[in-house]
Amino acid sequence: MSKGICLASTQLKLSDLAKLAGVSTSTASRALNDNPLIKKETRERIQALAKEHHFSINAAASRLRMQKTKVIAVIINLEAETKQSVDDPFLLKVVSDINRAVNRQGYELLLSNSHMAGEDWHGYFISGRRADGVIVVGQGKEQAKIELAAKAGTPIVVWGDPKTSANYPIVGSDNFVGGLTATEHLIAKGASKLLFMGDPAHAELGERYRGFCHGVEKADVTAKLVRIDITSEAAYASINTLLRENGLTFDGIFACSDMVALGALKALKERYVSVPNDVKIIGFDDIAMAQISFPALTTIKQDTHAAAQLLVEKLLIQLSGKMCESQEVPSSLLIRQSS
Amino acid sequence: MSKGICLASTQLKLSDLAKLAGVSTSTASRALNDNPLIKKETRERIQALAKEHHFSINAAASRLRMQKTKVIAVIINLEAETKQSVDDPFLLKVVSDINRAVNRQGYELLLSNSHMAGEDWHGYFISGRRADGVIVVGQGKEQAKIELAAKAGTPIVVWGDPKTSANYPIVGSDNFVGGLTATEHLIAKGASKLLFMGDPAHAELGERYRGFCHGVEKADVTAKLVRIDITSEAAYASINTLLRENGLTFDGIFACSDMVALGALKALKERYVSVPNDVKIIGFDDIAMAQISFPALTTIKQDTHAAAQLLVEKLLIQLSGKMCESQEVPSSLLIRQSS
DNA sequence: AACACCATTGCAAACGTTTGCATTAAGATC
DNA sequence: GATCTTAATGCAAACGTTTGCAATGGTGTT
Repeated sequence: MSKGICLASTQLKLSDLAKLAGVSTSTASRALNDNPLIKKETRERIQALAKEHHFSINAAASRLRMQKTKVIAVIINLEAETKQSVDDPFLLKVVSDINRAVNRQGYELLLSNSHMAGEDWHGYFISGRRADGVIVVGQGKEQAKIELAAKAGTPIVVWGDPKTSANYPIVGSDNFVGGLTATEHLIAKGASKLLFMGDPAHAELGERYRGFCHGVEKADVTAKLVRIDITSEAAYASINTLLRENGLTFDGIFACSDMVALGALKALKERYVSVPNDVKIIGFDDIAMAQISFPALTTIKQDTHAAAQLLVEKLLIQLSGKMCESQEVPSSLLIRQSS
Repeated sequence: MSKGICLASTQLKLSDLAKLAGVSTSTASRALNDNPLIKKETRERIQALAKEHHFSINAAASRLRMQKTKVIAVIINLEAETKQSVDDPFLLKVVSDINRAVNRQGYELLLSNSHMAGEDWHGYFISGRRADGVIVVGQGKEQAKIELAAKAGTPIVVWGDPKTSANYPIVGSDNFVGGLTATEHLIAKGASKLLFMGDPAHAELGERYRGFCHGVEKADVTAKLVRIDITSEAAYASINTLLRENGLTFDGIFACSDMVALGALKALKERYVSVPNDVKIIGFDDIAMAQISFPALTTIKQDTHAAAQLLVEKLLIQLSGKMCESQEVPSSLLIRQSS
């Protein structure tokens, strides 16, 4: 037999690298971590050697020793009752922004969902040393699980309605103000028979509805709540029914999300109701589609970028042992053609 | 000072649990892993005890010992040149489907992007024991990095164009067939002056364009390539320019993605070009928005669900040491109102 | 009664880091 | 020249699992 060529040579470990450099393992370790205890030139020599040999530290071993993972878990928390899915463009945008913010802080992102993580989030993620902290996207109805995790000492932050009182910090838009602004805008544009489409039982939407009601009260307009699941399909179906059964009894729609708005918009256009002439419509979120729809959708933009940054910062604060509080991030009115 | 109450008692470890159960650590370990070496009733007793005390195994230690992580890394591979962002609804849908498929196999999902992972994917993920394998979403132009990782022995699978020959398996839609089908559909509907919107330099889109050309050749129609970045903004701008400068010189558009199609659609509607009467338009992907647009967008649906399943399966095959090959997943024509 | 066998459990090593402490060498101070 | 200080490095323990092997006790066979 000829001598086999060792293609994928056995994994280099720190002690091997140290041997190569002619130093002890501890020196190598410190050198790679840029510990000033080690002479600068030694450090650089070892770092160069590591690059050359494509060495990388074994994260499992490091985590075991350090008792921390440098990982943040993100849980997409969907409620079982709603048809809102993980595919919801807005949720995914939030996740994507969180991903960036997490990386910027030198952490990695473990993507999870309420199904995979099971009941005991603290046990699974924290005790299980899979992550140092948890970000929950979507307050949902599962607040019991969140509360439990927080009580068990999980560093945790939630995207949701900041007004909700809880034993964990919540970051989210100023939904009340957003709802009010949207309503005032519709009214300013001349709408006087308003519809709110969405489900106020959901915390964030409840606040938007409160803002809506407040705006309605201040003006001389009528208002109606169309309680639907927050999907475009539900909105489409519901507007269709409304038009078929009652005719056009409204001239302004505040949709609780852009997806809902777009579903409604489609139904209106199919029935030749002119937007914005006959009906003005405003959404919430500012997803990518909002500006591509025709007419382009007026909406309340949620600043997910800033929010993601905030979520991560607050989590890091907790990781350093300190407490922190819920916080609202300002939303803004984006006027386009639909109003 | 009163005696403080120990709220979060120090982390329970396996040996503690074993002591509680009156067995050795090894027995406890085997019991939790349902090892039949251990008597059934002992196993159940220990498992119950673990539940009761909210015990969970330390993943870091386990990974160190086992030399495997039960984690799959997903890299969103965006090209620097394009403005296509991580927010692209289609990419996110793919990730979301992969997430589900990964979980179904009992793995966790580490979300990453080409920036965070750096140059040396093998070093970072595999040698670094952060993941057992890698799924790359988006073939991109960064094929060098992928190839390098594969060569280094990284278990890896790529979402992209399966026709590309590579040293790693690629899963993706039958883009040629999809492109051909789309084109034939446009022609069947009476279009005879066709536009292809997209950038054929991108592997997947190149195949779609080849399908397009093939369809065009077989029929008596004219065709033009509109080479644009694959964003709705670019499509919108490009159709606007086209109409302004040349007038309506086409009656059928094959957009390389739904986002592109929707951008084009908006420009057409703004200039009162009737869809589908004056211009028929078909997209690719079938993102959520396709059915909500007005008119609803005819498109080639990519079966991301099946593809995700396949990606994960192929990765697991590699993890078990076997080789596997690229594979196409069938796409399907979804006829809606835009054609 | 001696032996082999099986079912069940325990012992101890190993996985690859990081870090408190000890050690060394060299220069500074008296 | 003896002692102290400082800079640089090495030793060895610990992090919490998993698993090959040894050990135990009981049952069945000859």
